[in-house]
Amino acid sequence: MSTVAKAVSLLETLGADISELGLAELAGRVGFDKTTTRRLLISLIECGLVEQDERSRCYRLGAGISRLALLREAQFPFLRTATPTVERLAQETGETVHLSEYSSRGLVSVHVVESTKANRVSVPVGMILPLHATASGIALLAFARKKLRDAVAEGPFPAFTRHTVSAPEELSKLIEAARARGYSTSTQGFEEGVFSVAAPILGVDGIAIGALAIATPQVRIRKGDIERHGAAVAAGASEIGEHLFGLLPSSAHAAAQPQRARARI
Amino acid sequence: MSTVAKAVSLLETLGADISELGLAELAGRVGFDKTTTRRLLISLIECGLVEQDERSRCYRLGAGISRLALLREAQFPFLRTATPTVERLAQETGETVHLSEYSSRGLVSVHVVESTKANRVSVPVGMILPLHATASGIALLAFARKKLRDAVAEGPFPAFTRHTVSAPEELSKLIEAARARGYSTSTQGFEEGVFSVAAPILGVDGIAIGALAIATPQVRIRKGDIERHGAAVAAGASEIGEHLFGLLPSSAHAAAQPQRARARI
DNA sequence: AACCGCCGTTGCGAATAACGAAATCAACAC
DNA sequence: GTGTTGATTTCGTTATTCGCAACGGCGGTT
Repeated sequence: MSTVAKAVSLLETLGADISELGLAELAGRVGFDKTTTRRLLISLIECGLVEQDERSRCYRLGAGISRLALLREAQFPFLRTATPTVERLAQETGETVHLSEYSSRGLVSVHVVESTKANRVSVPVGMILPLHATASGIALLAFARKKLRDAVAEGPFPAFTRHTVSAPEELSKLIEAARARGYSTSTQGFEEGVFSVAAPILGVDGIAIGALAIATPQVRIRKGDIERHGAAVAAGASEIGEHLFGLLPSSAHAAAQPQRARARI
Repeated sequence: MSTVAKAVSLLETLGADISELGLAELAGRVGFDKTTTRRLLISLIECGLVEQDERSRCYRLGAGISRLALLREAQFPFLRTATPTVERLAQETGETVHLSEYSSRGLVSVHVVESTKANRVSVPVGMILPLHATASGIALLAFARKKLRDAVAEGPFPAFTRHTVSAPEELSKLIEAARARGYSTSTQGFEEGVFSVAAPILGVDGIAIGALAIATPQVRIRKGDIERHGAAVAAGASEIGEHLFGLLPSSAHAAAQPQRARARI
């Protein structure tokens, strides 16, 4: 295990837990020696990525993390660009809408607007969504590089509910359907009683870089809701893609949305 | 130099530059061997903190960075809490308002609302502000631990303009004045022609964790503006502090703002 | 006031991860 | 085809990191 991987797993652990952590607790969770843990923490503190409470000696994520994220957002304004669309969709549908971005580690949920209804779906920001078990994941896979699809098809299929996809054929069927319709669906694949619809956000080369999804309690689904929500996320997702890539290089051809046609699948 | 420090300096470099960077360029900038740089990058990619463009082979900050920042924000909602106050102040004053948070590496600018006027001060988000040369830095120092003040008083005083503070006595005088008034001022200390007013945002123990500032072109300053802006940032900053720490432990005593009285200086 | 527990600190032999020169490979221009 | 630039791989050496164990210190407890 490389040193940076160790350092990052410390950061992950600090991010995962709600409360601040002491040295021993932290070392125990990540499975490193106390000395090693502390040496890494000191390095991270010097870089500003971790802070230590002077009084309780507990560790937490530092402002350097936020700084790096802000610098990234300045270069690639995914959140700033997508947020208005997410809010609007939440307003229009009255349901929970969430936005996710793909990274090598998985599909991370980056923005969520929860429904105002009492019975609603809640998605924590920063959560990593399994590709095979969520509508967002299926939408992403439908417009991903073949390499990634194959990797997921091979891999294990951790079951989150009794309805989670568990075979490559089943997965591939969902993916094909999503590609044909432009949006994906998932019924209780990740959480009991939750129904989701998602559409991919496409990058310049037609490869999905994220997903936009609507999640509702299954009991609330009425006839026509699926198609209506599907059309909404598809429109929202391509709107986000156009804003993202239309503005940066040349905003002239934004309306033509030529990306989708060029998708290498 | 520790391995994690190297990895972080890679992240910093990727964040600093506008355009994406190739391996050779990146290795040159950080001063590591090409092989070393690449090995670190691969580790970072596996952790999701860096992404590589498939086509151009260029590297950029990854979604994992944003994810960690979102997890941090969930634990300690500094931005979410402070943003409304910043926006309101910008509205009320018509000038550029910016918010910064302290970390071991310095005072980082985390949110900025620029004035709508043509002649205005611009502050890039993610920038690190020098403690001795900015109003925000002085405000922070006035309510910082003695250790930090001493460290800054000793250290070098990089000059950004002809007016930058350059002696410990001068600095200490500014700090004393800021502590007495509750807000600090800086005249062209960091940038020619810019005048700033700032107030500290205090943590539970009365130690400053950040600052709120108004920055205006010096030529626009009229009689009474300084006092007016000073009162505004002081009120805004303590409002932010109360919201941040009033909500978490017990919101009952928020109005009493007992933190300021307990300041250990 | 004495105790206990936990955190931080130090030293050192062993392990291993990082290092960097050089060779290979890929893409592109001419 | 050939030359150039830059990314990637290989491998022996080196230096860093690892982790055990023991010590010192602060805070909270009894």
